[in-house]
Formats: sequence, C-alpha cells, structure tokens
Amino acid sequence: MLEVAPDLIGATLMFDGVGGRIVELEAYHHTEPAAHSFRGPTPRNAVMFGPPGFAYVYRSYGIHWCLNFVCEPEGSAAAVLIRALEPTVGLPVMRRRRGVADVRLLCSGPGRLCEALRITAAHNGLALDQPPFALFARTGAVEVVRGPRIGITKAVDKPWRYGEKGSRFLSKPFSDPSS
DNA sequence: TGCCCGATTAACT
DNA sequence: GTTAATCGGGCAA
Repeated sequence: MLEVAPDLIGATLMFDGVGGRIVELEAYHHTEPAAHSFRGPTPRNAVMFGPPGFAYVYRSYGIHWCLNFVCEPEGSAAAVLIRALEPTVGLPVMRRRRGVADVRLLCSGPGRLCEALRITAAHNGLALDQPPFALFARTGAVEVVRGPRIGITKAVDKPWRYGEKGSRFLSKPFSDPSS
C-alpha cells in the first residue's frame, strides 16, 4: 500500500467524462486508529475489506463525500484517500457544479473533488477501471513529496500524505523546505 | 436508544 | 483565527 500510494501521484482519474491528475492523497491502513477500517468490518467500510481496485466513498461531517481507492493486498483494508486533483477535463462542468471560477478551488480537497466529479455514496463499491470510473497510470516522471496527514486526530505522526512537488492544486502546501 | 464526534468546507469576527 | 452546518457510525447505557 505504501508502495502504491506514491505511484498514484500524477495518475489521471476520470469520472463520467470529467477528471484530472491526482496530485495529493493519503494512505490509511487498518492497523492504525486513524483509519475507518481500524475497528473491523462494518456496513459502511465493507468495501475496504474487499478486493483492491474499488472505490470506497463515505460521508464526511454529514456534508461532504470523500473518495478512496481500496489497495492491495486484499483483506488488509488499506486505502488511499484522494485529496486533490489537477483538473484537466470538463472544467466548465466542474465550475458549474462547484459554483466557483478559480480552477485551483475545483478539486483541491476531498470534499471539493467529489462535488466537482459528482461522486456520492451511489458510487461506493464501484470498480475503478469500469465506467463511470477510469484510471490511467502517469506517463512522465513526477517528483513526489511526503508529509503528515491532514484533518485527523489519531496517528497524526505517520507521514502518509503524498503529493506532487510544487503543485498549485494541493489542498494545503507541504512543509517541504526544498520545494 | 441516545450521545458524541469526525479522513471538511465556507462563512464570519 | 474561529465556528456553524449536518448526519451516520461507533460506543456507552
């Protein structure tokens, strides 16, 4: 899972005709208390305990939706939270859905990203390589930076947040002094 | 059955 | 910098 996470930076995620490059994500694993899967399978997180390559969507703070990719090995309940995209396709559609003009605010956050792509609980458990999802590996080299995860209160020390170095589309900048 | 809290965001002081 | 919005899951009673 920790090997897969940085490889997804720079990959392109498409959903129902719109999407962009993944520039930020966080890894979660059932052995650490910050993960939803920490306390074992439940109706909500059942997807995480299934095979890899599927989407786990959950409601955050009763308001937003957040998208995860289930990672291998199967049964480890590992997942990566997609935190930010660099929008590349369907800009007008995303702008209309989000109600903002600034491209950098379209997908720079897990809740924003789902609103822009219109991802909801209806898409929980769908395969990432089947419509309406589509996932393309990155083509060129990408500089990946790592840091502590955001917005959680447990296991804050684990540096399992990954992002593209210097990207303008991160939900928050990395505190990497060399960037 | 009830209570507390969160892998968030946007608006407001 | 602070706080409201808003709801389902997880845990205590």
